Amino acid sequence: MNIFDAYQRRLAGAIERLVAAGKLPEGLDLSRVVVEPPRDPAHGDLATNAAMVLAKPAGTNPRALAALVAEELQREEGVTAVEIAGPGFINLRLAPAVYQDVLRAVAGLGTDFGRGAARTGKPVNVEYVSANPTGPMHVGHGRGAVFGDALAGLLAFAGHEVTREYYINDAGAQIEVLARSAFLRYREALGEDIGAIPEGLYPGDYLKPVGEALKERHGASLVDMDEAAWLPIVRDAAIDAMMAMIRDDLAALGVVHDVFFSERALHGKNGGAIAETIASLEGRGYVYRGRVPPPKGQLPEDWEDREQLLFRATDVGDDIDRPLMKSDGSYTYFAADVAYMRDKYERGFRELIYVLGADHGGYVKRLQAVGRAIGGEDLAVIVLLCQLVKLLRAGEPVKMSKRAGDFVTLREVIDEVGRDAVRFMMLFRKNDAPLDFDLAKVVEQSKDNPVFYVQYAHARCASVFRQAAEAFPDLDMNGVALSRADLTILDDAAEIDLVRQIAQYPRMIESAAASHEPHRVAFYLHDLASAFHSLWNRGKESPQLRFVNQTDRKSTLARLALVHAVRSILASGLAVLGVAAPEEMR
RNA sequence: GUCCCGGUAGCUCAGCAGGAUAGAGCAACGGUUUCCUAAACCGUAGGUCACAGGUUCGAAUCCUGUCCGGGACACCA
Repeated sequence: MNIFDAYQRRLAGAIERLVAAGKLPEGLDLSRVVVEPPRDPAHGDLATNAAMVLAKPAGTNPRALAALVAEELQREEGVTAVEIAGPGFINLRLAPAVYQDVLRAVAGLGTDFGRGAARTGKPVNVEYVSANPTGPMHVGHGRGAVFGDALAGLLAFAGHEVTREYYINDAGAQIEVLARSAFLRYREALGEDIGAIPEGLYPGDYLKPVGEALKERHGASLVDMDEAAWLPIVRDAAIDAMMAMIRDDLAALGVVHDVFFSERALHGKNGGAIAETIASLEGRGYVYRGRVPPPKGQLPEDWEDREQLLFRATDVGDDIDRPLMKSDGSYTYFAADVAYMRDKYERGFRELIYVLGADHGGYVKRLQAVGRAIGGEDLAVIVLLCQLVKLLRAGEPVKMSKRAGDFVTLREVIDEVGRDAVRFMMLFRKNDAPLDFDLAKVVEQSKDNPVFYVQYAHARCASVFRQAAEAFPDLDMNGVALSRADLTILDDAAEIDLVRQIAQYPRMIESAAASHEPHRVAFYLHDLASAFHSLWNRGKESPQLRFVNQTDRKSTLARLALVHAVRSILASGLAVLGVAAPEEMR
């Protein structure tokens, strides 16, 4: 139940009637007409720009058109007043019954209030995290993980069919480096003194258990083999161990994926899916042999100008054509990416969302170019970048030396402050703005800590219900009973304001999903919590506004309907973000 | 050199597909308060939305250019 949509439809109906009556021309484009909450509550409950947008095509002026439309809207159910204001806004005031209906709808639907109708036919693929399986994840990965996960949850709640996917970069040179690093740890496990880890290998301790496990399984038998023989064994063991660690960390964050897709699976025999994809693109003129211009700025020392296999990316919006094959004859990472995207397309996805770190900004154009080559206008490729996370403790930067694997891992942060704090704080900022994450602040039980503030509002709602149960042991407080309460009692300005915010939840969900911005959910919840806490505080000064009133069963039930609605929406929004909604916070 | 992201109150940030007088929290100032389990609360003040053009009924929002900060820029992943 979205009152903004409902009145938008009524508005469209009113305009149709005016067209039918010959007062407006046919064929008006209503796509820019919106019905929205006015910024200033003094302007009423709903505002529309219809008269200003349609005046020119209708061959009249905004105020005159507004008068026509206003006359029609006046007759609509639930409308108590229509005002024309400013340059031609039409402001509507709604009867209290409209908002009472909203509360009844929430009482009936609970946490399903605001859920979008299922959209069929355009499944969405959200790829996120995709951290290389060469070591533990850091806090930056965590941001992408939480953002992608919450975005997927938001899209699903808004009605989209969503698949959450992780691309495992288990091919290429870095994986061989991983294997050699693990092999060194294996020799170490066998008792050999390996000394310092050589430059270019992964030095972290996290590979020691892999070495131990290899010893357990293979004894000393790998030592005498050629590298060509041991490398696949060690590599597979190392990748499995790294992925197990990553999955474990993701689980600790509450991040889930439906599909883990292996890059190596794309290579296969005779080039596998990659070769097929290149052949397919070649057939359509997207592949040729040629040269790329040297990079601008600093020219790399080992730059070689050579003819190579290229994807004609410039035909589809990219700045330069992109190499598909390396000088050693193997495929580039980019070639695998192309094959992977084609795979997604063939699995039926028509919207592909990539959540990447800001350092991958250079990938946006080429991914979109690939999308056009593969799916044309039929395929939407949306790349969302997450900016850096700066880790602080009480305002001071946490020291992290880049070398020697001496950085704070994501897991350490989760273990210190908890999953909810990590998730909520990372969502309490636009994804494309840098984020300061303060380890001290996020565990504070204070108003300054949004995680606590919002969760506490939910716990406080639950507390009100416990109070009510104590005051009225025989009172039926389920959704049905609440929806039958006499809601006309809720006439205080603060109460009405709270209901107004509740009524905006479905609209907020829809626009947050459409713009791929889960942070809007977090900010909305913070605002709702603020309004609720504020009303709760009013009860101190004005006891008649308290939710639970020992001497007035009727008003208690009405207020419980309001509290129940706040609680449902907090629970719903927090669930979308993957943050717990605690019953109490002792 | 090219591209991407950012620039909004002293600080940290919102600003809802272009809407009416640009908001919140912190800090500052003034007042109130010891509580339906809790974070104290209310109010006041604070702005050339980096800058200059443009688009239109209307721009923080869209377009172009400039300045400042961050990032990316053959083959690597």
